[in-house]
Parts: sequence; structure tokens; C-alpha cells
Amino acid sequence: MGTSKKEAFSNNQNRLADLAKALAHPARIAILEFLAKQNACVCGDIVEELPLSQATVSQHLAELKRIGLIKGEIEGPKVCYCIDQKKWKESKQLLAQFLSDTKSGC
Amino acid sequence: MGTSKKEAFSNNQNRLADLAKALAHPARIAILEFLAKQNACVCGDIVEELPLSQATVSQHLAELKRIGLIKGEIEGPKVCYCIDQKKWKESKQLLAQFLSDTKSGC
DNA sequence: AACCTTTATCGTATTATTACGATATAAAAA
DNA sequence: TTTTTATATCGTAATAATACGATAAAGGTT
Repeated sequence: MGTSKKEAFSNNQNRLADLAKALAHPARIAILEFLAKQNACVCGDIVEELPLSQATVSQHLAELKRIGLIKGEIEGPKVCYCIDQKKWKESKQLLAQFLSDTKSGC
Repeated sequence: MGTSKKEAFSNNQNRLADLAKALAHPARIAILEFLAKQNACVCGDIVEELPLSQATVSQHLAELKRIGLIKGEIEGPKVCYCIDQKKWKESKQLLAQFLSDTKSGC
């Protein structure tokens, strides 16, 4: 027990839920907002932006990488993170489609 | 340890993350899609639509109610569920704003 | 009243998430 | 080569989420 029964749902439903899960923490929202604001790859100083330890920030970055929303490139001693344009557009599309399909009718 | 440090983030970031959390399970996506498809309040038969026990479906409905996306009205022995129009539009707006603000610049 | 139907809640087992110190790794700098 | 800097990973403790059987609650039906 306790395991999510994802196999019982459609691909689309799982993709949406998984995307939502990646966004389901304020730190990850903050990271995405920060990367977008810089409008470029950010090398270093993501940890300083957040009120969390380095290890925890790394975990949140890993979660965003897992879903593919961001990617990191090793640049000397640092890692440069940026939003993955292709995947971000896809995700936007997926969410926007869900939002527009789901109408509240009463 | 283990507790999410939500107090360290902005209101907007927390609202977004909380909304995303409500969407972060395929069963809840399925429920919202089903309610939207019916385009009316649905009395009963939500449990039959899902591959989960009645108790689990009730929990998912409670989570959607917690965030305010749906509301239930007692109608005799049944409960009629529907998407909360006002809250749904607000949430759509919140997400859409985030999606359009967050541009991938590299 | 006794019973059926529908939904919520309780109890509980399992798994996932969150957080952080400590440590590993990898590359630049001294 | 040793040291410094930046990031990832490990280990672990605490909390949250998921699932479901059992039971309660609320309202109809007979």
C-alpha cells in the first residue's frame, strides 16, 4: 500500500500530474522564476538566492532536472543552469491545454 | 527536519506551489477532467469512474476541496460535486501568469 | 423502526518528500 | 601538489501523501 497507482491512469494524466509535482514546491517555483528573470544561464549563486541549505537546493535542482524543465552545463568549477526551452514550451502547452479544456460549467 | 519551509517564500510562490500540489496526482487530474466533461454538477458515480477505492477517491476529492477547486453540495443521500467556477478561473489566471512570465531565455 | 445507499472519516501500513550535516567529486587557483 | 571553490551525493530524521478496509454518519426507502 502507499504506492501511487499511476499505471491505472492515462499517459496524459500522468504527464500532467508529474509536471504539477515538479512545480509543487515554492523553492522550485522560486528557482524557475529566478532563472527566467536572469534571462540567461545562471552559473552559481542559485544557492544564495534561496533560504535553504546547499544540499537541499541541489535536491530541488535535481527534481527540476528529472522532469527536464532545466538543464545544467558544467562550466569549469561551476554548473550553469537554465530553463530547457523545448521542454518548457512543451510543458506550457500541456498545462495550457488542460486549463483550456477544463471548463467549469456550473 | 522534514517540514517544508514555506514561510521563507513569497505568498505568490506558495499559492502556485499549493495549486500545483493539488494537481500533482493523476486521480485528481482525472476527477477534474471528468467534472469538466460532464459540464454540470455530478451527483454520485465519481467513484465508478476511477480505479481506486471509495475511501481513496473521497480523500482525493477532499484535497481538491481543500484548495477550493471543487465544491460539493449535499443533495439527498448523494453529494453533487462541481468545479468552483470562481476559484478555477483564479487558479487558471495564477498559473497562466506564471507560465507567461517564466520565459526560457537560453 | 429497520434497512439500504452514499459519502466521510478513522486507523494504519507503505512509500515519497523535505531538510540538512557530512562527505565525495571535480575543476580552478595558489 | 596542495588548497580552494562549487556542486552532487549519502545518510538519516522528520513529515507528508497514498491506499484501502472498517466504520460512522446522513438521508432515503420499505
